[in-house]
Amino acid sequence: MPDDDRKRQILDAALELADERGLAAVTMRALAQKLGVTAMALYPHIGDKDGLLDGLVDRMLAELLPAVATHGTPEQRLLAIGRAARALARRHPSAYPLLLSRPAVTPDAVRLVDALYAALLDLGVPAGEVPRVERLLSTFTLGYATSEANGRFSAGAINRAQFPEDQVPAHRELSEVLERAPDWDAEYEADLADLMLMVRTRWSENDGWLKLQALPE
Amino acid sequence: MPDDDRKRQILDAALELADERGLAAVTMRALAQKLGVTAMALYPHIGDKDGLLDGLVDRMLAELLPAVATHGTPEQRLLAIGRAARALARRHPSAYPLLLSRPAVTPDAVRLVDALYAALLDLGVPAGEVPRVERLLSTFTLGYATSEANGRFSAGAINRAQFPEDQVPAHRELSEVLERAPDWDAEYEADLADLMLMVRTRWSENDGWLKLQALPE
DNA sequence: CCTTTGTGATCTACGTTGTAGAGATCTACA
DNA sequence: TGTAGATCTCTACAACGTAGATCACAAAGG
Repeated sequence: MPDDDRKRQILDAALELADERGLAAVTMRALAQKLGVTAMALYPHIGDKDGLLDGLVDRMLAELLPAVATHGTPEQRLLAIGRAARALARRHPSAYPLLLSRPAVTPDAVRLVDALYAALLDLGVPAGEVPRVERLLSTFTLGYATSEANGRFSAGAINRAQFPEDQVPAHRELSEVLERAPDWDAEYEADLADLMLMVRTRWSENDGWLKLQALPE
Repeated sequence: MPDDDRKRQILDAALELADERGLAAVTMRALAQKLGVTAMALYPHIGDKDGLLDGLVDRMLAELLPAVATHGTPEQRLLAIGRAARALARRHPSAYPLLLSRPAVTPDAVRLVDALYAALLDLGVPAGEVPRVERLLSTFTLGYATSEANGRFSAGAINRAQFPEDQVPAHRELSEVLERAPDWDAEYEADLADLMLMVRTRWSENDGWLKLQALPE
Protein backbone atom coordinates (compact mmCIF):
# COMPACT_ATOMS: atom_id res chain seq x y z
CA MET A 1 0.00 0.00 0.00
CA PRO A 2 1.78 3.09 -1.22
CA ASP A 3 2.16 6.28 0.69
CA ASP A 4 -0.54 8.87 0.11
CA ASP A 5 1.77 11.78 0.75
CA ARG A 6 3.96 10.52 -2.05
CA LYS A 7 0.94 10.39 -4.32
CA ARG A 8 0.18 14.00 -3.62
CA GLN A 9 3.78 14.95 -4.29
CA ILE A 10 3.51 13.24 -7.64
CA LEU A 11 0.25 14.95 -8.48
CA ASP A 12 1.65 18.32 -7.46
CA ALA A 13 4.60 17.80 -9.76
CA ALA A 14 2.35 16.65 -12.58
CA LEU A 15 0.16 19.71 -12.25
CA GLU A 16 3.19 21.95 -12.22
CA LEU A 17 4.48 20.24 -15.32
CA ALA A 18 1.16 20.71 -17.05
CA ASP A 19 1.07 24.37 -16.09
CA GLU A 20 4.58 24.99 -17.34
CA ARG A 21 4.70 22.96 -20.50
CA GLY A 22 1.21 21.79 -21.33
CA LEU A 23 -0.67 18.59 -20.78
CA ALA A 24 1.13 16.82 -23.60
CA ALA A 25 4.41 17.32 -21.76
CA VAL A 26 3.11 15.30 -18.83
CA THR A 27 4.69 12.01 -19.76
CA MET A 28 5.64 9.35 -17.27
CA ARG A 29 9.31 9.87 -17.96
CA ALA A 30 9.23 13.65 -17.79
CA LEU A 31 7.26 13.54 -14.58
CA ALA A 32 9.61 10.98 -13.08
CA GLN A 33 12.63 13.03 -14.03
CA LYS A 34 11.12 16.07 -12.36
CA LEU A 35 10.87 13.99 -9.22
CA GLY A 36 14.30 12.48 -9.55
CA VAL A 37 13.13 8.93 -10.02
CA THR A 38 12.40 6.48 -12.82
CA ALA A 39 9.13 6.35 -14.69
CA MET A 40 8.35 2.95 -13.30
CA ALA A 41 8.64 4.25 -9.77
CA LEU A 42 5.40 6.16 -10.25
CA TYR A 43 3.21 3.21 -10.96
CA PRO A 44 2.68 1.88 -7.47
CA HIS A 45 1.38 5.30 -6.46
CA ILE A 46 -0.81 6.39 -9.31
CA GLY A 47 -1.82 3.15 -10.97
CA ASP A 48 -1.30 4.09 -14.58
CA LYS A 49 -1.46 7.11 -16.83
CA ASP A 50 -5.22 7.22 -16.63
CA GLY A 51 -5.00 7.08 -12.88
CA LEU A 52 -2.61 9.98 -12.97
CA LEU A 53 -5.08 12.09 -14.92
CA ASP A 54 -7.89 11.13 -12.58
CA GLY A 55 -5.62 12.17 -9.77
CA LEU A 56 -5.16 15.54 -11.39
CA VAL A 57 -8.91 15.98 -11.48
CA ASP A 58 -9.07 15.26 -7.76
CA ARG A 59 -6.17 17.55 -7.09
CA MET A 60 -7.92 20.42 -8.83
CA LEU A 61 -11.24 19.81 -7.17
CA ALA A 62 -9.50 19.86 -3.83
CA GLU A 63 -8.11 23.24 -4.77
CA LEU A 64 -11.62 24.39 -5.57
CA LEU A 65 -13.16 23.22 -2.36
CA PRO A 66 -12.16 26.17 -0.15
CA ALA A 67 -14.47 28.32 -2.25
CA VAL A 68 -17.40 26.55 -0.69
CA ALA A 69 -18.92 28.90 1.83
CA THR A 70 -21.74 28.40 4.26
CA HIS A 71 -22.43 32.04 4.85
CA GLY A 72 -24.00 34.52 2.50
CA THR A 73 -27.04 34.26 0.27
CA PRO A 74 -27.38 31.20 -1.90
CA GLU A 75 -26.73 33.40 -4.90
CA GLN A 76 -23.51 34.65 -3.39
CA ARG A 77 -22.46 31.09 -2.72
CA LEU A 78 -23.12 30.02 -6.28
CA LEU A 79 -21.20 32.97 -7.62
CA ALA A 80 -18.28 32.30 -5.33
CA ILE A 81 -17.93 28.79 -6.70
CA GLY A 82 -18.35 29.96 -10.27
CA ARG A 83 -15.67 32.57 -9.85
CA ALA A 84 -13.35 30.19 -8.07
CA ALA A 85 -13.76 27.70 -10.89
CA ARG A 86 -12.61 30.26 -13.40
CA ALA A 87 -9.71 31.28 -11.22
CA LEU A 88 -8.74 27.65 -11.07
CA ALA A 89 -8.91 27.43 -14.83
CA ARG A 90 -6.60 30.43 -15.05
CA ARG A 91 -4.09 28.78 -12.79
CA HIS A 92 -4.21 25.45 -14.60
CA PRO A 93 -5.34 26.07 -18.14
CA SER A 94 -3.87 22.89 -19.55
CA ALA A 95 -5.19 20.54 -16.93
CA TYR A 96 -8.58 22.15 -16.40
CA PRO A 97 -10.23 20.57 -19.44
CA LEU A 98 -9.77 17.20 -17.80
CA LEU A 99 -12.65 18.14 -15.52
CA LEU A 100 -14.98 17.95 -18.48
CA SER A 101 -13.81 14.62 -19.71
CA ARG A 102 -13.47 12.55 -16.58
CA PRO A 103 -16.14 11.76 -14.04
CA ALA A 104 -15.25 12.98 -10.58
CA VAL A 105 -16.45 10.73 -7.84
CA THR A 106 -14.07 11.56 -5.03
CA PRO A 107 -15.30 12.80 -1.67
CA ASP A 108 -14.18 16.30 -2.59
CA ALA A 109 -16.19 16.21 -5.78
CA VAL A 110 -19.31 15.09 -3.99
CA ARG A 111 -18.87 17.77 -1.36
CA LEU A 112 -18.60 20.41 -4.05
CA VAL A 113 -21.71 19.21 -5.82
CA ASP A 114 -23.45 19.10 -2.49
CA ALA A 115 -22.72 22.76 -1.92
CA LEU A 116 -24.21 23.58 -5.31
CA TYR A 117 -27.28 21.48 -4.58
CA ALA A 118 -27.74 23.21 -1.27
CA ALA A 119 -27.49 26.66 -2.78
CA LEU A 120 -29.98 25.81 -5.51
CA LEU A 121 -32.41 24.39 -2.99
CA ASP A 122 -32.08 27.54 -0.92
CA LEU A 123 -32.73 29.60 -4.00
CA GLY A 124 -36.08 27.91 -4.40
CA VAL A 125 -35.33 25.53 -7.20
CA PRO A 126 -37.64 22.54 -6.77
CA ALA A 127 -35.88 19.35 -5.72
CA GLY A 128 -36.79 17.55 -8.92
CA GLU A 129 -34.93 20.16 -10.95
CA VAL A 130 -31.87 20.70 -8.79
CA PRO A 131 -29.59 18.07 -10.29
CA ARG A 132 -30.45 19.20 -13.78
CA VAL A 133 -29.73 22.84 -13.03
CA GLU A 134 -26.51 21.90 -11.31
CA ARG A 135 -25.43 20.06 -14.44
CA LEU A 136 -26.41 23.02 -16.57
CA LEU A 137 -24.35 25.44 -14.53
CA SER A 138 -21.32 23.23 -14.07
CA THR A 139 -21.32 22.29 -17.72
CA PHE A 140 -21.22 25.91 -18.70
CA THR A 141 -18.48 26.72 -16.25
CA LEU A 142 -16.28 23.83 -17.30
CA GLY A 143 -17.00 24.30 -20.97
CA TYR A 144 -16.24 27.97 -20.95
CA ALA A 145 -12.81 27.68 -19.44
CA THR A 146 -12.06 24.71 -21.64
CA SER A 147 -12.96 26.71 -24.70
CA GLU A 148 -10.75 29.54 -23.54
CA ALA A 149 -7.84 27.24 -22.78
CA ASN A 150 -8.02 25.49 -26.11
CA GLY A 151 -8.42 28.62 -28.16
CA ARG A 152 -11.88 27.84 -29.43
CA PHE A 153 -12.90 31.43 -28.84
CA SER A 154 -10.01 33.54 -29.94
CA ALA A 155 -9.88 32.56 -33.57
CA GLY A 156 -12.78 34.32 -35.18
CA ALA A 157 -11.34 37.52 -36.51
CA ILE A 158 -8.65 35.92 -38.57
CA ASN A 159 -10.41 34.69 -41.60
CA ARG A 160 -13.63 36.59 -41.49
CA ALA A 161 -12.20 38.84 -44.14
CA GLN A 162 -11.80 36.11 -46.70
CA PHE A 163 -15.52 35.68 -46.95
CA PRO A 164 -17.96 36.85 -49.53
CA GLU A 165 -19.67 39.19 -47.15
CA ASP A 166 -23.16 38.52 -48.38
CA GLN A 167 -22.82 34.94 -47.21
CA VAL A 168 -22.38 36.04 -43.63
CA PRO A 169 -24.73 38.97 -43.23
CA ALA A 170 -24.84 38.89 -39.46
CA HIS A 171 -21.08 39.07 -39.26
CA ARG A 172 -21.18 42.13 -41.43
CA GLU A 173 -23.83 43.70 -39.28
CA LEU A 174 -21.69 42.99 -36.23
CA SER A 175 -18.39 43.91 -37.81
CA GLU A 176 -17.85 46.84 -35.51
CA VAL A 177 -18.48 44.76 -32.42
CA LEU A 178 -16.36 41.90 -33.71
CA GLU A 179 -13.39 44.19 -34.15
CA ARG A 180 -13.10 44.75 -30.45
CA ALA A 181 -11.12 42.21 -28.49
CA PRO A 182 -13.41 40.79 -25.83
CA ASP A 183 -12.69 41.25 -22.15
CA TRP A 184 -13.00 37.66 -21.07
CA ASP A 185 -13.21 38.41 -17.39
CA ALA A 186 -16.10 40.76 -17.97
CA GLU A 187 -17.73 38.32 -20.33
CA TYR A 188 -17.62 35.49 -17.85
CA GLU A 189 -19.04 37.74 -15.19
CA ALA A 190 -21.86 38.77 -17.50
CA ASP A 191 -22.56 35.14 -18.28
CA LEU A 192 -22.77 34.29 -14.61
CA ALA A 193 -25.13 37.21 -14.15
CA ASP A 194 -27.37 35.98 -16.94
CA LEU A 195 -27.46 32.48 -15.56
CA MET A 196 -28.29 33.77 -12.11
CA LEU A 197 -31.02 35.82 -13.67
CA MET A 198 -32.30 32.70 -15.34
CA VAL A 199 -32.52 30.79 -12.09
CA ARG A 200 -34.09 33.69 -10.28
CA THR A 201 -36.58 34.36 -13.03
CA ARG A 202 -37.55 30.79 -13.37
CA TRP A 203 -38.12 29.85 -9.79
CA SER A 204 -37.60 32.37 -7.11
CA GLU A 205 -38.56 35.85 -6.03
CA ASN A 206 -41.17 36.10 -8.70
CA ASP A 207 -43.73 33.36 -8.44
CA GLY A 208 -46.13 33.78 -11.24
CA TRP A 209 -44.24 36.50 -12.99
CA LEU A 210 -43.28 34.39 -15.89
CA LYS A 211 -44.63 31.11 -16.99
CA LEU A 212 -42.41 29.04 -19.17
CA GLN A 213 -44.09 28.85 -22.50
CA ALA A 214 -44.18 25.62 -24.39
CA LEU A 215 -41.33 25.56 -26.83
CA PRO A 216 -42.16 25.82 -30.48
CA GLU A 217 -41.82 22.55 -32.33
CA MET B 1 -2.07 19.20 -54.66
CA PRO B 2 -3.98 16.25 -53.35
CA ASP B 3 -7.47 15.34 -54.30
CA ASP B 4 -10.21 16.79 -52.10
CA ASP B 5 -12.55 13.89 -52.68
CA ARG B 6 -9.90 11.60 -51.31
CA LYS B 7 -9.64 13.80 -48.25
CA ARG B 8 -13.32 13.47 -47.59
CA GLN B 9 -13.12 9.73 -48.02
CA ILE B 10 -10.39 9.66 -45.41
CA LEU B 11 -12.35 11.84 -43.01
CA ASP B 12 -15.45 9.72 -43.49
CA ALA B 13 -13.48 6.61 -42.66
CA ALA B 14 -11.90 8.31 -39.65
CA LEU B 15 -15.28 9.37 -38.31
CA GLU B 16 -16.62 5.87 -38.81
CA LEU B 17 -13.64 4.47 -36.98
CA ALA B 18 -14.17 6.88 -34.10
CA ASP B 19 -17.86 5.98 -33.94
CA GLU B 20 -17.15 2.28 -33.89
CA ARG B 21 -14.12 2.00 -31.69
CA GLY B 22 -13.55 5.33 -30.00
CA LEU B 23 -11.30 8.26 -30.71
CA ALA B 24 -8.24 6.49 -29.33
CA ALA B 25 -8.63 3.84 -32.01
CA VAL B 26 -8.20 6.45 -34.72
CA THR B 27 -4.52 5.88 -35.36
CA MET B 28 -2.83 6.53 -38.64
CA ARG B 29 -2.19 2.85 -39.16
CA ALA B 30 -5.69 1.72 -38.28
CA LEU B 31 -7.24 4.36 -40.46
CA ALA B 32 -4.96 3.46 -43.33
CA GLN B 33 -5.78 -0.20 -42.99
CA LYS B 34 -9.49 0.57 -43.12
CA LEU B 35 -8.83 2.31 -46.41
CA GLY B 36 -6.58 -0.41 -47.72
CA VAL B 37 -3.45 1.72 -47.89
CA THR B 38 -0.39 2.48 -45.82
CA ALA B 39 -0.31 5.00 -43.02
CA MET B 40 2.07 7.22 -44.93
CA ALA B 41 -0.33 7.42 -47.82
CA LEU B 42 -2.63 9.60 -45.73
CA TYR B 43 -0.19 12.41 -45.13
CA PRO B 44 -0.41 14.22 -48.43
CA HIS B 45 -4.15 14.53 -47.93
CA ILE B 46 -4.58 15.40 -44.31
CA GLY B 47 -1.29 16.99 -43.34
CA ASP B 48 -0.65 15.27 -40.05
CA LYS B 49 -2.58 13.82 -37.15
CA ASP B 50 -3.61 17.24 -35.97
CA GLY B 51 -4.82 18.08 -39.42
CA LEU B 52 -6.86 14.93 -39.39
CA LEU B 53 -8.60 15.96 -36.17
CA ASP B 54 -9.22 19.43 -37.51
CA GLY B 55 -10.68 17.76 -40.55
CA LEU B 56 -13.03 15.79 -38.34
CA VAL B 57 -14.22 19.03 -36.79
CA ASP B 58 -14.99 20.38 -40.23
CA ARG B 59 -16.65 17.18 -41.25
CA MET B 60 -18.98 17.36 -38.26
CA LEU B 61 -19.79 21.01 -38.72
CA ALA B 62 -20.69 20.30 -42.30
CA GLU B 63 -23.08 17.68 -41.04
CA LEU B 64 -24.61 20.26 -38.75
CA LEU B 65 -25.08 22.93 -41.36
CA PRO B 66 -28.32 21.63 -42.89
CA ALA B 67 -29.99 22.44 -39.57
CA VAL B 68 -29.62 26.11 -40.37
CA ALA B 69 -33.01 27.38 -41.43
CA THR B 70 -34.08 30.76 -42.68
CA HIS B 71 -37.74 30.33 -41.96
CA GLY B 72 -39.46 30.29 -38.61
CA THR B 73 -39.09 32.56 -35.62
CA PRO B 74 -35.57 33.29 -34.39
CA GLU B 75 -36.30 31.17 -31.36
CA GLN B 76 -37.28 28.24 -33.54
CA ARG B 77 -34.09 28.66 -35.49
CA LEU B 78 -31.94 28.64 -32.37
CA LEU B 79 -33.71 25.57 -31.07
CA ALA B 80 -33.30 23.77 -34.36
CA ILE B 81 -29.55 24.24 -34.24
CA GLY B 82 -29.39 23.27 -30.59
CA ARG B 83 -31.30 20.08 -31.24
CA ALA B 84 -29.29 19.25 -34.32
CA ALA B 85 -26.10 19.68 -32.33
CA ARG B 86 -27.22 17.13 -29.82
CA ALA B 87 -28.31 14.74 -32.55
CA LEU B 88 -24.86 15.12 -34.02
CA ALA B 89 -23.33 14.32 -30.66
CA ARG B 90 -25.44 11.20 -30.49
CA ARG B 91 -24.24 10.07 -33.86
CA HIS B 92 -20.57 10.79 -33.11
CA PRO B 93 -20.08 10.68 -29.36
CA SER B 94 -16.36 10.04 -29.50
CA ALA B 95 -15.50 12.70 -32.01
CA TYR B 96 -17.91 15.37 -30.82
CA PRO B 97 -15.72 16.58 -27.94
CA LEU B 98 -13.20 17.72 -30.50
CA LEU B 99 -15.52 20.62 -31.23
CA LEU B 100 -14.78 21.99 -27.79
CA SER B 101 -11.06 21.73 -28.04
CA ARG B 102 -10.27 22.94 -31.51
CA PRO B 103 -11.10 26.30 -33.02
CA ALA B 104 -13.27 25.99 -36.07
CA VAL B 105 -12.53 28.56 -38.72
CA THR B 106 -13.79 26.86 -41.85
CA PRO B 107 -16.41 28.46 -44.04
CA ASP B 108 -18.98 26.07 -42.67
CA ALA B 109 -18.15 27.06 -39.13
CA VAL B 110 -18.49 30.74 -39.88
CA ARG B 111 -21.78 30.16 -41.65
CA LEU B 112 -23.11 28.32 -38.63
CA VAL B 113 -22.07 31.06 -36.26
CA ASP B 114 -23.57 33.58 -38.60
CA ALA B 115 -26.93 31.85 -38.38
CA LEU B 116 -26.74 32.02 -34.59
CA TYR B 117 -25.78 35.69 -34.69
CA ALA B 118 -28.67 36.44 -37.00
CA ALA B 119 -31.18 34.65 -34.81
CA LEU B 120 -29.97 36.45 -31.70
CA LEU B 121 -30.14 39.79 -33.44
CA ASP B 122 -33.66 39.01 -34.54
CA LEU B 123 -34.53 38.09 -31.00
CA GLY B 124 -33.62 41.55 -29.89
CA VAL B 125 -30.26 40.91 -28.31
CA PRO B 126 -28.23 44.11 -28.68
CA ALA B 127 -25.34 43.88 -31.11
CA GLY B 128 -22.76 44.41 -28.42
CA GLU B 129 -23.94 41.31 -26.58
CA VAL B 130 -24.56 38.97 -29.48
CA PRO B 131 -21.11 37.36 -29.69
CA ARG B 132 -21.06 36.81 -25.96
CA VAL B 133 -24.46 35.16 -25.90
CA GLU B 134 -23.53 33.03 -28.87
CA ARG B 135 -20.49 31.83 -26.97
CA LEU B 136 -22.60 31.14 -23.92
CA LEU B 137 -25.08 29.04 -25.83
CA SER B 138 -22.58 27.16 -27.95
CA THR B 139 -20.39 26.49 -24.95
CA PHE B 140 -23.27 24.92 -23.13
CA THR B 141 -24.29 22.84 -26.11
CA LEU B 142 -20.81 21.53 -26.75
CA GLY B 143 -20.04 21.03 -23.09
CA TYR B 144 -23.21 19.15 -22.39
CA ALA B 145 -22.74 16.55 -25.06
CA THR B 146 -19.08 16.25 -24.19
CA SER B 147 -19.97 15.56 -20.59
CA GLU B 148 -22.46 12.95 -21.67
CA ALA B 149 -20.03 11.29 -24.03
CA ASN B 150 -17.27 11.13 -21.48
CA GLY B 151 -19.43 9.89 -18.68
CA ARG B 152 -19.05 12.94 -16.50
CA PHE B 153 -22.73 12.84 -15.67
CA SER B 154 -23.59 9.22 -15.20
CA ALA B 155 -21.36 8.44 -12.27
CA GLY B 156 -22.99 10.03 -9.30
CA ALA B 157 -25.10 7.29 -7.82
CA ILE B 158 -22.29 4.81 -7.42
CA ASN B 159 -20.48 6.00 -4.39
CA ARG B 160 -22.91 8.33 -2.79
CA ALA B 161 -23.68 5.54 -0.38
CA GLN B 162 -20.20 5.37 1.07
CA PHE B 163 -20.55 8.82 2.56
CA PRO B 164 -21.22 9.92 6.06
CA GLU B 165 -24.56 11.36 5.22
CA ASP B 166 -24.26 14.39 7.40
CA GLN B 167 -21.37 15.60 5.27
CA VAL B 168 -23.60 15.83 2.22
CA PRO B 169 -26.91 17.10 3.53
CA ALA B 170 -28.23 18.26 0.20
CA HIS B 171 -27.63 14.87 -1.32
CA ARG B 172 -29.64 13.34 1.48
CA GLU B 173 -32.44 15.82 0.94
CA LEU B 174 -32.43 14.96 -2.74
CA SER B 175 -31.96 11.23 -2.31
CA GLU B 176 -35.31 10.41 -3.76
CA VAL B 177 -34.70 12.49 -6.83
CA LEU B 178 -31.19 11.18 -7.24
CA GLU B 179 -32.43 7.62 -7.31
CA ARG B 180 -34.23 8.19 -10.56
CA ALA B 181 -32.20 7.75 -13.71
CA PRO B 182 -32.40 11.01 -15.62
CA ASP B 183 -33.99 11.20 -19.03
CA TRP B 184 -31.21 12.97 -20.86
CA ASP B 185 -33.29 13.91 -23.85
CA ALA B 186 -35.83 15.58 -21.63
CA GLU B 187 -33.13 17.23 -19.58
CA TYR B 188 -31.45 18.74 -22.60
CA GLU B 189 -34.77 19.98 -23.85
CA ALA B 190 -35.49 21.58 -20.48
CA ASP B 191 -32.07 23.21 -20.52
CA LEU B 192 -32.70 24.66 -23.93
CA ALA B 193 -36.02 25.96 -22.69
CA ASP B 194 -34.39 27.63 -19.71
CA LEU B 195 -31.74 29.23 -21.86
CA MET B 196 -34.36 30.49 -24.27
CA LEU B 197 -36.24 31.88 -21.34
CA MET B 198 -33.09 33.61 -20.22
CA VAL B 199 -32.62 35.32 -23.55
CA ARG B 200 -36.23 36.27 -23.80
CA THR B 201 -36.38 37.55 -20.27
CA ARG B 202 -33.26 39.52 -20.57
CA TRP B 203 -33.83 41.34 -23.81
CA SER B 204 -36.98 40.77 -25.69
CA GLU B 205 -40.72 40.79 -25.31
CA ASN B 206 -40.49 42.36 -21.93
CA ASP B 207 -38.67 45.64 -22.00
CA GLY B 208 -38.54 46.92 -18.51
CA TRP B 209 -39.94 43.83 -16.90
CA LEU B 210 -36.74 42.85 -15.28
CA LYS B 211 -33.68 44.85 -14.70
CA LEU B 212 -30.52 42.94 -14.16
CA GLN B 213 -29.47 43.60 -10.64
CA ALA B 214 -25.89 44.21 -9.76
CA LEU B 215 -24.32 41.00 -8.62
CA PRO B 216 -23.40 40.68 -5.00
CA GLU B 217 -19.73 40.90 -4.33
C1' DC C 1 6.80 4.15 -80.27
C1' DC C 2 9.63 5.98 -76.34
C1' DT C 3 10.44 9.41 -72.88
C1' DT C 4 9.20 12.72 -69.52
C1' DT C 5 6.58 14.37 -65.81
C1' DG C 6 4.06 14.21 -61.73
C1' DT C 7 1.08 12.16 -58.46
C1' DG C 8 0.07 9.03 -55.48
C1' DA C 9 1.41 4.89 -52.63
C1' DT C 10 5.10 2.13 -50.35
C1' DC C 11 9.11 0.66 -47.52
C1' DT C 12 12.18 1.34 -44.02
C1' DA C 13 13.58 3.45 -39.96
C1' DC C 14 13.81 6.64 -35.82
C1' DG C 15 12.50 8.59 -31.60
C1' DT C 16 8.95 8.63 -28.03
C1' DT C 17 5.23 6.80 -25.54
C1' DG C 18 2.97 3.63 -21.82
C1' DT C 19 4.01 -0.25 -19.24
C1' DA C 20 5.07 -5.46 -18.22
C1' DG C 21 8.46 -8.26 -15.61
C1' DA C 22 12.40 -9.25 -12.95
C1' DG C 23 15.75 -7.74 -9.95
C1' DA C 24 18.04 -4.44 -6.72
C1' DT C 25 18.12 -1.68 -2.50
C1' DC C 26 16.70 -0.09 1.88
C1' DT C 27 14.11 -0.17 6.50
C1' DA C 28 12.51 -2.33 10.49
C1' DC C 29 11.74 -5.79 13.48
C1' DA C 30 12.62 -10.88 15.00
C1' DT D 1 21.82 -11.92 11.64
C1' DG D 2 17.95 -12.82 8.99
C1' DT D 3 13.71 -12.10 7.02
C1' DA D 4 9.60 -9.27 5.26
C1' DG D 5 7.83 -5.65 2.97
C1' DA D 6 8.01 -1.67 0.56
C1' DT D 7 10.14 1.23 -2.84
C1' DC D 8 12.85 2.14 -6.74
C1' DT D 9 15.74 0.60 -11.01
C1' DC D 10 16.82 -1.89 -15.30
C1' DT D 11 15.64 -3.88 -19.38
C1' DA D 12 12.56 -4.73 -22.94
C1' DC D 13 8.45 -4.52 -26.01
C1' DA D 14 4.64 -3.13 -28.80
C1' DA D 15 2.42 0.75 -30.73
C1' DC D 16 2.47 5.46 -31.96
C1' DG D 17 3.44 9.66 -35.27
C1' DT D 18 6.19 10.66 -39.02
C1' DA D 19 10.80 11.87 -41.81
C1' DG D 20 13.11 10.29 -46.06
C1' DA D 21 13.85 7.68 -50.04
C1' DT D 22 11.91 4.84 -53.43
C1' DC D 23 8.61 3.00 -56.57
C1' DA D 24 4.36 2.36 -59.81
C1' DC D 25 1.81 4.13 -63.19
C1' DA D 26 -1.11 7.23 -65.96
C1' DA D 27 -1.13 11.21 -68.99
C1' DA D 28 1.35 14.23 -72.20
C1' DG D 29 4.92 15.52 -75.74
C1' DG D 30 8.03 14.32 -79.19
